[in-house]
Amino acid sequence: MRNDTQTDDIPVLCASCEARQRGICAALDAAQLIALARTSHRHRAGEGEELVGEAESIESYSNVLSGVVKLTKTLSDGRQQIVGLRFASDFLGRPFRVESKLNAEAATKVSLCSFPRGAIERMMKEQPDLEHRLLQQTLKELDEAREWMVTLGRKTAAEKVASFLLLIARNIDPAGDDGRRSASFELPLTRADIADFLGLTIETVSRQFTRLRADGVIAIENNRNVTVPSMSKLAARSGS
Amino acid sequence: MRNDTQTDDIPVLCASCEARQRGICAALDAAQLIALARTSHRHRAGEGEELVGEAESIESYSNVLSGVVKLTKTLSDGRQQIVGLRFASDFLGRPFRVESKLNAEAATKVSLCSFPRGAIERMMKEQPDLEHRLLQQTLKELDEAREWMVTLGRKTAAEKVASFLLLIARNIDPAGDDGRRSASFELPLTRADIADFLGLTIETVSRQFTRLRADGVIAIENNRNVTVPSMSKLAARSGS
DNA sequence: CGATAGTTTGACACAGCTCAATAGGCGTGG
DNA sequence: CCACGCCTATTGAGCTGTGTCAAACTATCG
Repeated sequence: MRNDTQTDDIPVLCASCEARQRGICAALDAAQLIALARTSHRHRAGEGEELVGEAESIESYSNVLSGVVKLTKTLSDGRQQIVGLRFASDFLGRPFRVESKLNAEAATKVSLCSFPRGAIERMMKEQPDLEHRLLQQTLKELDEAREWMVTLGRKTAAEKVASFLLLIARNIDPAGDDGRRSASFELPLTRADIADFLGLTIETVSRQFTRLRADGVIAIENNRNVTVPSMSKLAARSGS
Repeated sequence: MRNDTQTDDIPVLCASCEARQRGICAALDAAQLIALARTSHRHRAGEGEELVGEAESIESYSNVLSGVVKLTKTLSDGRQQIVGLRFASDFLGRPFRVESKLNAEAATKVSLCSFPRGAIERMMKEQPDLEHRLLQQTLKELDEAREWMVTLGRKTAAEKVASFLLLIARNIDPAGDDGRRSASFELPLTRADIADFLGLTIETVSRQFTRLRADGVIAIENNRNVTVPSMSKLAARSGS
């Protein structure tokens, strides 16, 4: 059982798949990939579509292939908080738990590769590397969650919005790993979503955008297309 | 390689250890426990003592045996946020990373059982169950972090303080798994710590305590000893 | 019993919220 | 292609919860 990351002998679908490169499927060898591909299927979801309901039983896991998925939690009186965003190649699902305690919803058009719960858990037993990969991803999520806790608990509205733009720029901008001076991307979230992510109101988010624009830190076209001429200028506003 | 959780043949130190029951050591068999115990050592730390520095290299992992450890992150201008608390039997450390991105500090007097980085990682390879256990613990931490993100982002000061008291009551109160009507415990954190955990100021925390006391939801003696006559009354104030 | 660190309380300021009105984008149908 | 209506975003005015600053109080420990 070698662990080749070559492209020969693997399912056609997987060959060009980001999850195969950077996601959990990178832990699988050709034979396992073929086995998994048999039970998996690709599908799409539109903006606002619910993927996993709160307190719903989890029957399948997915890889996000494109688009952005938001993970939300809701208080009994309706207040909502986005507790995480999943981008291309990210894994979606809460292993070893029948109940989901959060809601997963497509923030944009999304394409997914889903497989039944059992398939992954079976494969995990015969390929410890897969569990290792899952642990890595979970640790990454935990790091991100803690980073965001600082943003939620200790940053000002202005810093929150800047931090958000940085996060998106780093995850969405087509140009690969950063170090770039400028960036340009389409916002995957509405103002309401951004507010729920930052623990603010729509109005406050909007005002901060306006200010960033007035100060020349960002430019916005059609409410969604953001250009950041200088990433470091933006970073300087993020508190950190 | 059986996975016995019996008490025979295991190191004396481990026999009565909470980590053996509920922590990661539960994944180890007698032989492994003996091997690990050879390189591990128990030690104590006083209130306020730094256990792992931010951006410090990680040379060892620990189990918390008693007391409370706070995990903090600090912004460049000194603003601080507590991103997690570790209680008895919790694992302390960030696997597979040389650098820690957070600071671990004893909130109370603490006793720990520490082992060198290498020992665990070696054992993880020969005992997949250990990695599984670690994944479980990490997932639990992630769930808690996300729960807290809602608290930080969407709850009022009053709800935050109530949520905090609930969290402590559930983790500290000697009486085991809850369902209890009342609780009584010693606060492991100072007002300043509580403020850093809740994203508030000391003064606001204090005012909320005063109000809870005035309303008979809690009683406080000597600033630290809290009694909650009715847990459900407290829960009703936590927002959730 | 005084010193020190932690906590409470008070008065006031301000960041961010609420409510309300306006403006802009976009799809539909004439 | 324009006109309409809907939905989202922006802007404004005023309010309020939480932060700030300062002073008084209280435990704890030498």
